[in-house]
Amino acid sequence: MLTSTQRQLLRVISGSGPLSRTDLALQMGLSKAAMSGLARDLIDLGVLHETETVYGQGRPSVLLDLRPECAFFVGVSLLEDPAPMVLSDLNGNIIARQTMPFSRDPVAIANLIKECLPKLLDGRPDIAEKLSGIGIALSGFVDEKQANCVQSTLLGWQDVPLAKIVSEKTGIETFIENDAKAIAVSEKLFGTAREMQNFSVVSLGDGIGCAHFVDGKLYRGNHGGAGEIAHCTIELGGLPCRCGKRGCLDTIASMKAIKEMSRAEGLSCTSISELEEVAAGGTASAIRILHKSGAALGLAIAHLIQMNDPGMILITHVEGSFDGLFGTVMQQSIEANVLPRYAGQTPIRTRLVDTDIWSRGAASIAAHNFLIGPNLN
Amino acid sequence: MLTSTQRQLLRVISGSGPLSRTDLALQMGLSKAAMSGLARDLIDLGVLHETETVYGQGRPSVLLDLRPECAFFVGVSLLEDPAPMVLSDLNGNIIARQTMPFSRDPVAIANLIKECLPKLLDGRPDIAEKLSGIGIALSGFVDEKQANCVQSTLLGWQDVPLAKIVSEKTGIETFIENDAKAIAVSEKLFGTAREMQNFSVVSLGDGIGCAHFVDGKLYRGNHGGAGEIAHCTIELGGLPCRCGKRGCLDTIASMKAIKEMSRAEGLSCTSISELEEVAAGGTASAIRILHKSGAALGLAIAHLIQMNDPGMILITHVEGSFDGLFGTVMQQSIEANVLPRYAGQTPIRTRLVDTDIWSRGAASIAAHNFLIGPNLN
DNA sequence: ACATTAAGTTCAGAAAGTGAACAAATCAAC
DNA sequence: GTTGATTTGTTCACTTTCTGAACTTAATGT
Repeated sequence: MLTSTQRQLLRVISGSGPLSRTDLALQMGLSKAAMSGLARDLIDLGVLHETETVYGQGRPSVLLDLRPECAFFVGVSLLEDPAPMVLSDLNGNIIARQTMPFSRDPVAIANLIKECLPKLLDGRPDIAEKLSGIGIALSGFVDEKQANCVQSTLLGWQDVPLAKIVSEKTGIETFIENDAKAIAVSEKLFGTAREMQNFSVVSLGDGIGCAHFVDGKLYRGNHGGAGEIAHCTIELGGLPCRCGKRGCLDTIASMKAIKEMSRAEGLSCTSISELEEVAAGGTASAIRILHKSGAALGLAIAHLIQMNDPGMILITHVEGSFDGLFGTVMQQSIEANVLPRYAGQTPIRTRLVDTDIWSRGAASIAAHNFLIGPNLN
Repeated sequence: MLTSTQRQLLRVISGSGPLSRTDLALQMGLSKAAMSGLARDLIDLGVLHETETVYGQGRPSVLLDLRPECAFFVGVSLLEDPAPMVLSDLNGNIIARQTMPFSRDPVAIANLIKECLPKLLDGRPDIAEKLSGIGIALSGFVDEKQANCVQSTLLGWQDVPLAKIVSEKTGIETFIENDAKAIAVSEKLFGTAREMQNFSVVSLGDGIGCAHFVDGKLYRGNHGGAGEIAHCTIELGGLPCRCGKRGCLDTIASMKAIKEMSRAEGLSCTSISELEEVAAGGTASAIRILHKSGAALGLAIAHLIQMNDPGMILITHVEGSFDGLFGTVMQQSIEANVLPRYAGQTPIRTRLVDTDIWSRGAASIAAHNFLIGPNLN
């Protein structure tokens, strides 16, 4: 087990990349003397290693970085059928992949994970030994201990202590997390948001997810519901939503809604890129749909910017959904609906989802708990 | 100067109210032994004192609380003309009041504060000695050091280092803060949000302000713009706003907007309570205005709840503005536009603004810096 | 009166951090 | 080249802070 000072050091390196002992001491508010011993201990433990040597005036500084192979993590996505499962190192590199059958039964899930583990770790006893945690991503609300699923419509769950069930079955510490929040953590640890203290992730898929990092920490909200942007009312008296309200963003800008609208308009498009193609051909109904949904998403994101002033918004999306009209309208809608003096001040980055996004996000939850630990103070 | 452990203790007491040494030790993750010395030091320093004795089984526990008279703070509001100025203790109790002429010139403001200080402290050398900070509340954007006003339309400022100017003139540590954020801090330290880790304040006045507390800390946003709810677009293509956009919440639900709308409708109402009266008499236009603005404010607050899931929303408002139609419609609009399963889960509290609200808020900024200190780690 | 219970104190020792002096490794200048 | 300047990183004696265990204190309950 690591001390809180050691954890703080890992957190700093994870957020800033490789640093010299002197820089680390400075950033952590410690003396060089304290840093010296701290670094030695963590190097001996195999968590840190010396990487590059930087030459300047005076004695060159030796950069310290995390040893990605000092700990490994398993990530499971309960968002797809079959459920993907990956083995990842501390840098988010994926070492191995498996899939397991999808199930809604917590105990069955635990059993499936247990059965799949040996396949994932096949022939790598060194890795098996350093397996430090399992992360599970799912659609639904998760408590702040990342242990219980408070509610999940997709899985039909209510207060399911999945983390405990899985960790008891496998003997490995397990954490669960909401899908969008898992992506946010993954981007903070492994992705483009490493050095960012405040940012939000909007995940655009069949549904729309969202998660916030505030002051370098995932913000979960008082009931775990922070980031429920999908059910902001965008169109008063709009279409009925699965949540019970009307005109939620989810009914206008989710992939599901877009597909439904195009079906209602008599278009035979099954993906957004097809719709973009039809729109490029000049079909008015396709253009109308893309306009409406792009503008709605942009408006919701503008609200988010106005409310929270994040340092960045990262939109994860599927192939082809952002190169055309939809993306353009959304961008314009954001710019038009934030304070003019802030327009363009919040970088909007987009990221194509790959097949590993959810399972890697799940693994990042376990990695996050390894690096940062349960209690941040 | 206090150590970081001492500050942590003050923070815990400030957030939870009086606690026994044993409880404090538990909450801070320290041993009873460490707590014993810590408490003795702070009592000797005059910061803590023993209050109630609680009897149970075993030796009774002695509750420790902050000594409100261990430090005093001055708060100045640059939101009113003339500018109110108060002297407050660590509990937010107001010891003395003064007013000073309003000015937009930073140096003149510093001089006015310096001149007014002796009047506030008149005949109380004991308090003068313990004066620990000056807080200034203003309308505009403030940097994260609470030292510089980045921009203020009302004051016509751009990058004004007001805190430094005032502290150099008066010799007392000075901090500035945005008006809504100052109210949020005041509510966290002195008011109804003491034990709340996540909450938002919406201040309803001529303009609409908003501020968020996240994980027990004021969240300022990446450019200091968190909480700019007033310029969320609520009505696409609505009335032009002073910010340059159209249909901002500010153009529909601020007191200024409501007064303007009633003027446009030929009503001679100069306050919201008059408008409520006319509406109660059955005048359609008055009812329409109150409906529209109440619904807009409710929708914006619903967005806030959906995005951030705060533990509470506190609305500060002026006399008469919340007892009638406006308040009712707003409440309904909130309930109708949040996820049905969350409806009613976020307490909406309202608080009548008194004449001291801004100046007390300003003083709370100084108190906050005394209690929590500049760096939270 | 006496056992039980829990709060708070004391004290020796462990743990973590500091400051100052020093060793090490380079650049720059003559 | 040699020398001096410069900066990194280490060592070591010392201080500060915290812990664990034993102890004292002040109540309740029987």
